[in-house]
Amino acid sequence: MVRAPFYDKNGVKKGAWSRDEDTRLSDYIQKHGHSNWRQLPKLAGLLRCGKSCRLRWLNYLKPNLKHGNYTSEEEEIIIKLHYQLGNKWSLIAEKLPGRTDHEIKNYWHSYLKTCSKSKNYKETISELKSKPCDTVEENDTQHFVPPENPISDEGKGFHYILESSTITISRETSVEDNSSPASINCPVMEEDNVAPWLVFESFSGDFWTDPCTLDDTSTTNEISSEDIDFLIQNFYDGSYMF
DNA sequence: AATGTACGCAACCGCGTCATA
DNA sequence: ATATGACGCGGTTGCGTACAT
Repeated sequence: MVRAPFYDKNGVKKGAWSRDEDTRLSDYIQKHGHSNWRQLPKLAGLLRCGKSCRLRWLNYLKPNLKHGNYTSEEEEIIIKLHYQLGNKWSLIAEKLPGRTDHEIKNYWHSYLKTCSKSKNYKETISELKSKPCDTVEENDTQHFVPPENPISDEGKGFHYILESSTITISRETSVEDNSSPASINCPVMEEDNVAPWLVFESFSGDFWTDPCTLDDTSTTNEISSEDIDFLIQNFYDGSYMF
């Protein structure tokens, strides 16, 4: 299930941890703490890098960690927080005692696979496709689900990201910058891999997150409350989730 | 029973952020 | 103000197991 142990060219061990290594690491940290991860493996008598030790401790050896089955409450919290925060796994983990960002991230990726295959998901995608975003250039036309509470970008508009792509909705009515045109940028979405909602974040400018900016704009800032209700209803009615 | 495929867990990697010299 | 090192986070990958054919 895990990578087979091996040594890199510097003699640093990689791959699965043995029981003996776990014991050494736990014993050392419980006695001395972990004030310096870089020095820790040397001091603990491990042939690992500090990064690897840190990961092992935080995700598996640290006391009071929960592993395995998620309760329905935990699932609900994860879904809601992901909806609000995006892929901020560490922030989500803060709200789930005993769970780590790493585990939650894994859970979410599994969850995405499940929900992307669900009948309801596909029906919703189909519905979305019947509501094209008509200002987008051909080939770039895709559809999105606006979060219930999009984050305002200092009055300039709102940002949405579909996993690795960005949607920007600017408002002509912006107080600070009412000269900028309203625009919507609809990214390509791989519907089998990505949940069609979420994740707000400022535009970072690289290939994957570059929005396809549009000049024309008269229709772009009009996402009706009915649309939002429709989308949220379809994604949060619970019938497809678990 | 053998083989192929999908899933899930655990580890690694790259990069951003922060502290310090 | 800048350079450097350490840490932390998020994304990706490897591989064992479970399930399907």
